[in-house]
Amino acid sequence: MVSKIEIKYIENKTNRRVTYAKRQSGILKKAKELSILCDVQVCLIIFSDTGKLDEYISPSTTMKDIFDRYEKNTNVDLSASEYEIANVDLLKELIDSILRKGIRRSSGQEELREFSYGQLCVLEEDLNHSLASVRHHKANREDQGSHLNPLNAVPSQVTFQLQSSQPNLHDVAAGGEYSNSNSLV
Amino acid sequence: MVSKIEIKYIENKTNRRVTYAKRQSGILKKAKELSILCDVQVCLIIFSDTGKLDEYISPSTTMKDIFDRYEKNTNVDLSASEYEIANVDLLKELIDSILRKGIRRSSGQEELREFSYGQLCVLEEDLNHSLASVRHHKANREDQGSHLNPLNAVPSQVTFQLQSSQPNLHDVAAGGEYSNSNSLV
DNA sequence: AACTATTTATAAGA
DNA sequence: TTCTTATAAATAGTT
Repeated sequence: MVSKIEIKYIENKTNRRVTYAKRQSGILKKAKELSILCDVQVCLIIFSDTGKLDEYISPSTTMKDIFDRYEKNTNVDLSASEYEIANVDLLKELIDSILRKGIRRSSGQEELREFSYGQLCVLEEDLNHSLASVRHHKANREDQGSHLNPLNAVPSQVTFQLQSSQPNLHDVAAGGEYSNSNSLV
Repeated sequence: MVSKIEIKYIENKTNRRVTYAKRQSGILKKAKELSILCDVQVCLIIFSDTGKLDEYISPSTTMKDIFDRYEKNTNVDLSASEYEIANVDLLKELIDSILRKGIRRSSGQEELREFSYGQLCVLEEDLNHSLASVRHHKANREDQGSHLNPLNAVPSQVTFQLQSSQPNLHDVAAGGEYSNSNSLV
């Protein structure tokens, strides 16, 4: 009644589904047993052809721990996930939105979306200055040794200041004299 | 000769190692068979108690794909390390700060803001990103010619200034007022 | 979904 | 360790 089957794709959909159901439960059981018997961390993830996710993970750990350990063991960088990229994009959108609002508020113009080439040059220069400034501050912090634990570092006094607008950017930039305004991008 | 064993931790080290070796190869084989028979994506990761990593992954996919799909299916964020989560929080704080400052700008009120070393790191990173972004746009604009939108897009500056109460750190800040260098935050 | 004849996995002994 | 082998467990085909 039972024949030895060849390990190859099961074309028949019904048979394949039945086999999947049986073997899926079998391997999940095996994973669980192995984890208990030998006290090892097991992570088993299966995406069935219907897109369903079946998984087993040792109760002593978390999926995040498994992935972190996996990264450390293999030097494979898994961190740049679509999810994370989406998060970064969202933050960028937010910053863009803030910027646009700021621009509208100070210029009175609606729906400004584009910077001219000259304006971009100015922005680039501003960013360079800002970067230098931040690095300067960072360097000073490092002198104080607080870089050992960056997120708990002793804050120093830094003014975060939003100033009102300068004259038209393109005017200033066009004049080549633009050297004293700060622009947020 | 063979007894049914209870599924519980095997105290005896030798027995445990032998059992691990046998069952590890067994479950890896099962994973492979399941993957082939049913054409499903399987990811099996085992960290043995010696710290060794045993794994199987379906040839039709990659660990990163599995990782991404898992995140999408479960809404569990695996990519963010504690540090990255902290960074995202800092970015959110910064955005909040920008918004608050933007609101207060018109009243001319300026509020001292403290930045930790970690926050400065985030700023630096963001500025680098912004700089890259601006340069990217500049490059595109060069392709199209710089005259494309010179006059009707006239954003004025949403101006941020990074100051420090420590006079030596920053010439601009030393004046207490906005002067000749551009600092973007 | 339940059954059962086989194959497969594996625990314990050599 | 590795090999053997008796037995337990998994499962393919059937109902």
